[in-house]
Amino acid sequence: MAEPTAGWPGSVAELVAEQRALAAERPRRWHPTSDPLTAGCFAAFPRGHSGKGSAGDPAWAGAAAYRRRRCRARATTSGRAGWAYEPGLLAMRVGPVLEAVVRALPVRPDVLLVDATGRDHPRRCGLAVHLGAMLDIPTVGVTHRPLLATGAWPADRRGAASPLLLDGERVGAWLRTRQGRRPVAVHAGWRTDAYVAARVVLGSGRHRTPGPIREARRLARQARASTPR
DNA sequence: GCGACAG
DNA sequence: ATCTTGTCGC
Repeated sequence: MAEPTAGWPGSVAELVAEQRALAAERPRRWHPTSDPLTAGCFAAFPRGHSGKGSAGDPAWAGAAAYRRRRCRARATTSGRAGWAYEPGLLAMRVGPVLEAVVRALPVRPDVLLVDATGRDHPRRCGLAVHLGAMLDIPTVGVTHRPLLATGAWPADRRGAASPLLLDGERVGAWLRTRQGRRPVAVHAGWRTDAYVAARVVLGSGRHRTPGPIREARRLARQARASTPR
């Protein structure tokens, strides 16, 4: 029988309990240095898959660490999804494989960009928060849209931002990373707030999606493509 | 009760 | 997440 990945919950009930515990922690705040080593990570699933998937789905992960807009380190791993995708339970699906790929980097990033929400979550513990706690690395979430938080879009100018609120709490921001494109949702994560999230993302490239995440996604899909079947 | 809901 | 087709811009 397969053991749950060390440190990650083996059941939904355990995950929910862990999320509540992590949300109650108050880790020391992190602030970006002038030139942070910024990594991104990404999980890819088989082409042709749609919907929520299921436990045991093959998964590939990529991670890339950037400094001054340049990629300094890369890593790739593969594994299996721990669960189907369910809103609020993303950590069950990709937490272990993302932790593995970040640990496979030959460097320790100052901050990690995660393709998920952070404090914008039913228990204030989205995957960006959880993964940062597991790795002991400050994190920022970047998504196409919020999970529960709401807010109006900012002006159509790179750098413009507007708050994403959940029960009156500023859990993230809409951020315009490119003029003329839909804004991205950036999220307070582990040891970060909405303001730091926006600063880190704005410093991570001029494309709509931050460079480290783009490269991580490319690496994950490349690994998928080179898997024989 | 029903639908919506990060990836 | 993944798929699709066209469109716009450097």
